[in-house]
Amino acid sequence: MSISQKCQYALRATFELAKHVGEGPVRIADIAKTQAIPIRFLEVILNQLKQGGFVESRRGSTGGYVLTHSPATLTVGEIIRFIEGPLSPVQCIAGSTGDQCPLHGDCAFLPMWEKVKDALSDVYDSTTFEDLVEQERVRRKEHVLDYSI
Amino acid sequence: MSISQKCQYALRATFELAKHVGEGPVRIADIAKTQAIPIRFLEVILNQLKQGGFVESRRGSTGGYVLTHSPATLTVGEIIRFIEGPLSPVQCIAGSTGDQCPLHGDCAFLPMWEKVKDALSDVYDSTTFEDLVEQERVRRKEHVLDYSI
DNA sequence: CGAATTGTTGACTTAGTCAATCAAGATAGT
DNA sequence: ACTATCTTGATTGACTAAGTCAACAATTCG
Repeated sequence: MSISQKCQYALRATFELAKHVGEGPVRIADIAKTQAIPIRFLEVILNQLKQGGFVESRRGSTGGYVLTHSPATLTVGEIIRFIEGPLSPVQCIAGSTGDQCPLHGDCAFLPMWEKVKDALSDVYDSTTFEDLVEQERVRRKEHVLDYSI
Repeated sequence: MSISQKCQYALRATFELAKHVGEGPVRIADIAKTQAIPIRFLEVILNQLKQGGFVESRRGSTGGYVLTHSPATLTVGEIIRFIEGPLSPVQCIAGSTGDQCPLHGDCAFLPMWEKVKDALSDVYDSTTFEDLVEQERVRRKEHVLDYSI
């Protein structure tokens, strides 16, 4: 039901990189500050994202992190699945792990869990980081207008 | 994202009571056996469900637990919310807890979390225990047919 | 009544995960 | 060479979930 803090950090970090796509590497410290993420923890997370091929790093004084995918095709679902595993609300559905469930697939709730999983996929896999960046841009614009009135 | 083991037990226990509605109290031991729930833990859970007014208990040699609501109106969502709290995927949305989020509501992901929450509600609040009992009945019938062929 | 059966209660234990931190090292730019 | 940056693995502390236990109270039925 809930997304771990780590995963939320990973999403926010990816989002921050998406915002600066095409502008060269973004420093860990900058991401940490803008997105309010503990810097040490962010190091761990970015490293994990690198293992997964979502980001690349450049060392040295002009170093930092860069998104490897286009924000237009990268979805929230991909990041969540990478950090958290399958989107299933319960273990039984997660993988074909041979049902360690003592009810042997004779569980009345299975169809419902499937429906939930599909509903989650619908939302997460249809949200790209480009969408998010665009949405924020619109919101900021409205904000400015609010102040100027 | 995931439903706790405890909550799954609570759902299965409620489901078991729904199956035997109108037949008098069901013993803890029977629920535990049929639904493969550790009996000591089930005691804790049933007690909690009783505090919430979902079940009633009767002591003595013919004692056991009875559902207080009609399975036709009792939804999975009610049980989940009672055991787990709000259906939000993240804390920020859970309650109006004054946003301890350091981004002060300026988070690009908020609309998505809302969508997820709504999607979850859609599924969980539209599934009644009568539905589940009925579905199982249908499935068992098919099973019998399978064997007789 | 009284013995057996059942639920009641709250404290307790255990195990595992999450979040975060630290420090020493490697690399690239200037 | 120097400095800013990323790299890596080990480690910690806190917290929560899951499960357990034992003494107790109420009810039923012979």
